[in-house]
Amino acid sequence: MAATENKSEEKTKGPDFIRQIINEDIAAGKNGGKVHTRFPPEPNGYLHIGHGKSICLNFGIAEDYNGKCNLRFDDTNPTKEDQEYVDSIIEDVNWLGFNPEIFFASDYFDQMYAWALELIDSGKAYVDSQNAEEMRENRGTPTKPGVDSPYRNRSVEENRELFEKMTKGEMEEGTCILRAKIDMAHQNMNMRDPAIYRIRKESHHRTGDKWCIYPMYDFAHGFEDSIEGITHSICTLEFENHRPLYDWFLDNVSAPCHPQQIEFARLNLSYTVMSKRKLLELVSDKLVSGWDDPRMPTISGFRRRGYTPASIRRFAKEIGVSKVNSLVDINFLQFIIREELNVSADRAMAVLDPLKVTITNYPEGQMEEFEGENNPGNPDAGSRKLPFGREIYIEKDDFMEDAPKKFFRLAPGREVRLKHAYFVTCTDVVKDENGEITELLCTYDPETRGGDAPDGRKVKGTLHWVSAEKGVKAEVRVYDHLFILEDMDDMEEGKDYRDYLNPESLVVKEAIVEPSLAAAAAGKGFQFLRQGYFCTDSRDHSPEHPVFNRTVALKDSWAKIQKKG
RNA sequence: UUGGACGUCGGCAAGCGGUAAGCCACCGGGUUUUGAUCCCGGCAUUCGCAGGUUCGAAUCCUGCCGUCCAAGCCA
Repeated sequence: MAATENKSEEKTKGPDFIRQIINEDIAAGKNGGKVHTRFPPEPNGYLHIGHGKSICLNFGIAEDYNGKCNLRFDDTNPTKEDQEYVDSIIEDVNWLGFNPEIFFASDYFDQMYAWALELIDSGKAYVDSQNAEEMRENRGTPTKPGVDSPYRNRSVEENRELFEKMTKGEMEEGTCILRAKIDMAHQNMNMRDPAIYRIRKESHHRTGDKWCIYPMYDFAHGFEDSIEGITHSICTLEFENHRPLYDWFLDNVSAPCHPQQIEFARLNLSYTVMSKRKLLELVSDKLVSGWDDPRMPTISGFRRRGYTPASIRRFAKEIGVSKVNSLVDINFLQFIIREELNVSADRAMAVLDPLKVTITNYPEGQMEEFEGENNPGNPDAGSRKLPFGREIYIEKDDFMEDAPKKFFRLAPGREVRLKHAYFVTCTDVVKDENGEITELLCTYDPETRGGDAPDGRKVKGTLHWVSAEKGVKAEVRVYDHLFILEDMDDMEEGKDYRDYLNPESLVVKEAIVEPSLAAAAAGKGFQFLRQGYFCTDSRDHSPEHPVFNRTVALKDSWAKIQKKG
């Protein structure tokens, strides 16, 4: 369960407000000093990075306090849930580095049913025969009190009889519902006789057709926590208004214990959406390739994008926990993975937009090999062979015909270094009939073999390159943000979030990569980290499909430099 | 004329009555066979606003202002 292999996960902050509450509880001797949390997703979608935050929080607390954290599926609504989702959730939680004991709310249906009966018997629950519209009308509004249902004062006997009929499937969906009898005029709308059990004649992914009534979240959740002996039930801010209800149910039934609900702000990330509804739409409308599309903010999407479990964990830790609604810059997440990959990823060269270069004074037919270190910061990473010949490819953006002084790369008459190889000077530019540059002619200096000039002369730029003869063609996918809008709350009136999809979120390129990448290019894919964003996706993170760090900055950097002046 | 929660740098976020941590971003300078990395330096006289209490307030009090949540038989 430990998730501490990343050295950068050291503590930099004091205890967050949740840990402060827990510290006080422990000091006060609450729960016998025990700490027990839980992560309770509904299996109606894949986990996203927001869940990741919650997972790291809950499991992190359990670790810190030598307690436990359960993974519990809150499967109380069969209409939206599916086994595929429970499988993916377990996979993602495990991938993040946690191997918890697994529980299902549906395993508690018998107990919850018994508690519902308890409420009926004590006159605190009744079967309402109003339909949904009537209930809504009679609930009132935040500023107007509700009106008691005409069925509110049915006898215990009648309620038991009706509830039994509901249970046996003798009532139709929507015709009646079990409600808690609290206060229809309560300022908190959640306390206006909330629904407890509704009829759903649908097969449940785990209990099958055993039940045709299912408990509502507010009724079920505290009981699930109580049954598992949870001490601190951590959830998101939108449940704040539900806490009185959470407490009410536990107080009015013979529950084993009364956990404390604590709310924190959910995660919002710039340039993406986090709602399960929208993510599901993107998937079912085929706007992305699936829940694990590398552009998705899902755990599985980030996995394919090349993020590591440690990077997600560190991100969760760095952003902290508070009750402030916030929007975290996705750049922050990218910074974290860049920092990690910078030390761990092997370097490689690839040309995404090739421009042919012929070295005119290099003997035709001759090939030689250079040794390229895999990671400049880590000698143990070893090296690989780089074939070099008369014809090579460089990046189109690494050449400029009318280059300003500040442009340090190749231009007519200018000399640059080919990384690990030689100094070359551009002598001619070959163009086609449309004036498009098709090829560069250069000369090389044999004295600079390996990349250093014996006479001590310096060059401003170092270019990456790939041998034209030995280079390997590879399809490279360049990913960018899914949406062009930084903050989805800034959507214009009348627009849909889909109107802001980024048409360039995926660009496929026919690239040329160095031979050492041949296996990866021919196989399931490989990956580049290019100054902050990623190219290509890897289906998995096995050694056969390593993550590579791109060798040099491309046009973004130049554009950036220009912008700065 | 509802109830609840929240407002500290461009973005996260410490701080809990003793005189504004840290990280990202950004801006300078140095090193560099990735314009990357790395290294040095800068970056809130001020904590939504206005009063009050106090020797002393981001921290306590009062009043405003702003944002979010709440009218599912979703979670």
